[in-house]
Amino acid sequence: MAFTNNSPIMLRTNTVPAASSARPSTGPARVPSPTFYPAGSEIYAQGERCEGVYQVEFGAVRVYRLLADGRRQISGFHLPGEMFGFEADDTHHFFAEAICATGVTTTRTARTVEMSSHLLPMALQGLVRAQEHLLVLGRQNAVERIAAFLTDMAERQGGLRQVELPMTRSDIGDYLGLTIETVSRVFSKLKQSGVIRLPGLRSVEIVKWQALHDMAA
Amino acid sequence: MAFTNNSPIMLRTNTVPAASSARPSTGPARVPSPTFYPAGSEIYAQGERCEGVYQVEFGAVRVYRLLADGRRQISGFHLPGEMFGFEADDTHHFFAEAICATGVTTTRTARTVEMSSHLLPMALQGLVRAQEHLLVLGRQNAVERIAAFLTDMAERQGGLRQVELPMTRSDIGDYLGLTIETVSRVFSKLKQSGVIRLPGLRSVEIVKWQALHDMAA
DNA sequence: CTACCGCTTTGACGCGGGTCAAGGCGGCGC
DNA sequence: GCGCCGCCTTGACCCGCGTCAAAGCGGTAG
Repeated sequence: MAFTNNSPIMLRTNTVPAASSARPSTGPARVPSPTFYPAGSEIYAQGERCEGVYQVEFGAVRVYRLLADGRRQISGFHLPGEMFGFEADDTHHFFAEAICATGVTTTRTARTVEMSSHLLPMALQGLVRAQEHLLVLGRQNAVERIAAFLTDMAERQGGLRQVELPMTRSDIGDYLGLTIETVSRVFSKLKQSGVIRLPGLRSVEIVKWQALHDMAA
Repeated sequence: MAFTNNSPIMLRTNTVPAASSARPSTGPARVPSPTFYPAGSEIYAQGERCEGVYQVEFGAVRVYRLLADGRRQISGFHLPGEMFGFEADDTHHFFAEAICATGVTTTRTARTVEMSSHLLPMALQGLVRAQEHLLVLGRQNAVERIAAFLTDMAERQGGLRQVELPMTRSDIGDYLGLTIETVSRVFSKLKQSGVIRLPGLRSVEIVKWQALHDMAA
């Protein structure tokens, strides 16, 4: 367990992990290796060897898969405090990128029994989250998808009316199975119906919480 | 651990678990409680207390969620040997039903550390499966979805050309985010283009494996 | 054998959201 | 301050899939 700051291997195009701040570990008395990733940089790629699991310190991460023709599906966004990078075997099946300037700590998963008991609850939560997202992608229309997305983001940011969205419209579209134009149109519709306000491009104020929640169906 | 055959609680409309064959445990030296569920009967319901995890002995299971207006999303089918019923807390977030006559063994998950190490790999596999299904629902068209479904079912049945589908067209539609009519039309199209044959309603023969695999993109 | 019933197939039509195209706008570098 | 460039918005059009409707078909009960 003498690994301190094992920089990501197999760097690709825009991967530029920089020096990390060497501050003390958070939570359990393990030795995290905090690494800084600039906006748009790759944290890991599909096919790479999986070295452990990750936790977001600050910033935001998108995890996604690509089809051969470039279609992209973002399986999840990860905000500070959340973990990502779980895999069934020792290979990454997805890509992970920093959405904005992001700090990430890596925990090597030596497959010990005790480690499992820590990881299982996180993995199960991720499983339930993914399965609930299946309902959104399989059976909800554009307005319901956006409403569910905004509700979810708001709750994960402490339930405030003001929600900061680190990701672009394109990211949101690729998460919800919509095009960028449809995302934009739904935002506009919600705005002009008074359900939300858009103080900035990456900022949403939820005016009618109940209405939004009801739309999410 | 003196529970032998704890029959499912909170029976609903068509739930009729019958007597189970009291045959010896399979696999690990735990004490499974094999239970028989007739076609269409409920194994558990959303909101019920979660007692453990389940393994299919024979038959097939569908796990799904419902929206208030009746729209249904099947998050997964489970075939013999596969486990299901993982939850993040002690409450079921989904419904599970036997598709056909099905035998299920229940394993109570006392939250021991050693149990975690057995469960984690299964949970992780389920997570990766769900995330891959997100790509299908979010970004693939009807033909690609059906092709991916048939490929997956074939591989899970040992990679044979002949695939038995225990579920109805309606189930397939609710799994793939399509209507029953679209499912039927795509089956017909694949049949008349010579990619598959349909020896029976619930039986598919894959004639051009490579073509089908390529369609799944 | 026959009749019924639920599942499936097939066709006609409409609509939600994708595609294509043309600006608007805001942030950053110079 | 100014201009550029990438992201966002908005409009017009179109198409894949959903909706609605009407037969087929197969399996089961009697």
